[in-house]
Amino acid sequence: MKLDTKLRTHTCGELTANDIGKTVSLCGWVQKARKMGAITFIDLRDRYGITQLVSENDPSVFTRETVIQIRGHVQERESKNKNLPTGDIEVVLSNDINILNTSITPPFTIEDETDGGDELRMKYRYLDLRRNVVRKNLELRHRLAMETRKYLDGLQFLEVETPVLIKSTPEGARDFVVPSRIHDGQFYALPQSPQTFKQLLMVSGFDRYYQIVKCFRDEDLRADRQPEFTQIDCEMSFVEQEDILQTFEGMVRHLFKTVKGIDIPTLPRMSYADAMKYYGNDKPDTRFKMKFVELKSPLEGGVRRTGDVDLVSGKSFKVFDDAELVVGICAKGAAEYTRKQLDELTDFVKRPQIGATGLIYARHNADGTIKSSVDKFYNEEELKKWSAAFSSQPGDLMLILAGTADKARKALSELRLEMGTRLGLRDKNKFSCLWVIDFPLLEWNDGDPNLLASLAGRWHAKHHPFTSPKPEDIELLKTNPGEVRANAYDVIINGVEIGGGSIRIHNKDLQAQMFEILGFSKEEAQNQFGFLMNAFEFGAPPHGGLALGFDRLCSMFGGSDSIRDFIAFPKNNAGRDVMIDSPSAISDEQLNELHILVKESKK
RNA sequence: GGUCCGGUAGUUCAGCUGGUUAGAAUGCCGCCCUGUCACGGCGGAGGUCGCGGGUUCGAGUCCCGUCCGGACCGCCA
Repeated sequence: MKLDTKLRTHTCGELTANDIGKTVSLCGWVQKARKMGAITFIDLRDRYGITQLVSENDPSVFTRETVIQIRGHVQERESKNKNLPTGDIEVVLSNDINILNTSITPPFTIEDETDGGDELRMKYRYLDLRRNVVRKNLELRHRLAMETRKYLDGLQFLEVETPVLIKSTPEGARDFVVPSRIHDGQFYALPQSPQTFKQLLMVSGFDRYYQIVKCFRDEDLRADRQPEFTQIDCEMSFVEQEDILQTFEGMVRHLFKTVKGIDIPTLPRMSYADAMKYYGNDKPDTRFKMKFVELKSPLEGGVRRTGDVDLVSGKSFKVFDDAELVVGICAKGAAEYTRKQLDELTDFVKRPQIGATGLIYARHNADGTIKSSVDKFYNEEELKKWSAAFSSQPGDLMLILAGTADKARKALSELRLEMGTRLGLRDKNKFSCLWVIDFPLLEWNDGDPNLLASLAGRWHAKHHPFTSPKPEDIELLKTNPGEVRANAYDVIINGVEIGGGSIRIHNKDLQAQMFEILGFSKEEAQNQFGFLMNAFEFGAPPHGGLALGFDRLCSMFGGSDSIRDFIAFPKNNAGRDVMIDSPSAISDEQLNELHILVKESKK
């Protein structure tokens, strides 16, 4: 690291005992000045570190965040600071102090443990970025991008840029749109992903493509969702699902190895069906087990299949008798939970966001007896059967929910994560990765009254409309579309969906059939995706790929739940940039040019 | 579209069932201090309690509305 310039000979993180006696020039920001009578110690900070300066000059120029350039000689410190890489030395200032710029008092302290709240730090993001913590997050992001490029470049992937001003399509998330000035009444859309373009690149013979690329979705935000976000977008030709899984688990392992220094095992694979049955969720957090145990399995078409159980019906407990599914988890060592803690858990599952009507528990006491909240209905012998199903040990707590299969699984999934957190099983420094595979191709939108009538009662693509069905399931497309499995897969790390992809359809007729099932008329399909289907007629190779959420990957590697601290200039909860104050109104002149009429009340 | 939490000094927060002049820490300013590095000591300035309305003898505190921030549900192929 040599940054010799006219203004500085060294950075503030560079000087050590080896440099004692040298005359140096440094540039940086005044972190803090400590006046001790006639002498003053100044911490000078830049991106690389902090170097202590000693001065006998007037200390009043060294106010916080002033930018200075100094000249001085390096000497050994009388009292060393072991917490600082440069702690063995200090720079004695001559009279060459050049004030490059002054600073008013910053609104919060530029320190690791800042006194600034989120809102303020966002408004003054450029100051927040001076802090080590945030800067390190962006350095981590850089490392991940570099290692991604190295890995993919080593496998002959080409990085190709695709356009940002494209065309709006109805499937999927809402599009951000950009009005066209030249074409009155017409709009570009920003890409939700470069999906169709990367498929066209495959038709062009590019074979192995990737791009670290901005994508845009006009949906509500979360801690892990921004309206503009970055994907590692990849596509390969002449591959089957197995090739993609191996290529990209190789990439995930490469990133863990080179960036975190962690060897992770090859990624285990779990079917979507198993993920739902045992974790109630298509993105299970597998850092801990606590798998679902069914006490009463749902009937399939009124039939009980092999392996299904019912340990609860016929004992006059109406909640269980009426339930489609009775399912629970066994929390190791939680039998000592107090009434208050159990009430908290009950309140947790009854929150409107989760929506369970109640929580049944059974304690496996240290003395081997089992005590449940439904002892009125179930005797010791029956509870022993439950215990056997859960493989519970003395000291464990069984938590049981009942209801329709979908709701009970969803609620128990939330409860499982909550118990994982409470029992300390979700260590941010441990990583558990897996593939979830064999997703269903289609989902039935069963006419939710909150949705528009025109959308009700339709199939829609679980992944996206270009996803290929498994060849052995293609016949089912005509008879039982809901049973068709896709050649689609997700990468899950610690319960977070880091990425996903699929083998694509490359046959025009199959693609046309998909659009038909999804409710597109021939004309609509041709209008919106004709370019793709036309391309498929010119020798489209079999292809597939995936995209990884780069921001989420960064926050996962950084041990944070929020992606905002891994984006230099993120948007807030409501999609606003509070620093530049966007979105904002535009002038009537601009609106006129764009042929846009804004409601008077909104101006 | 909905649910929950928050908004008090530059900043982070405390402020009880409504009751005298709204506090602390930190930051800022001044003075003292030659080995500090979370420096220390003494002193000082700093508040429309987000905004609007209501209840009350009296509102930072209770009620209604609204704005802002955060988390979540819906949504995110």
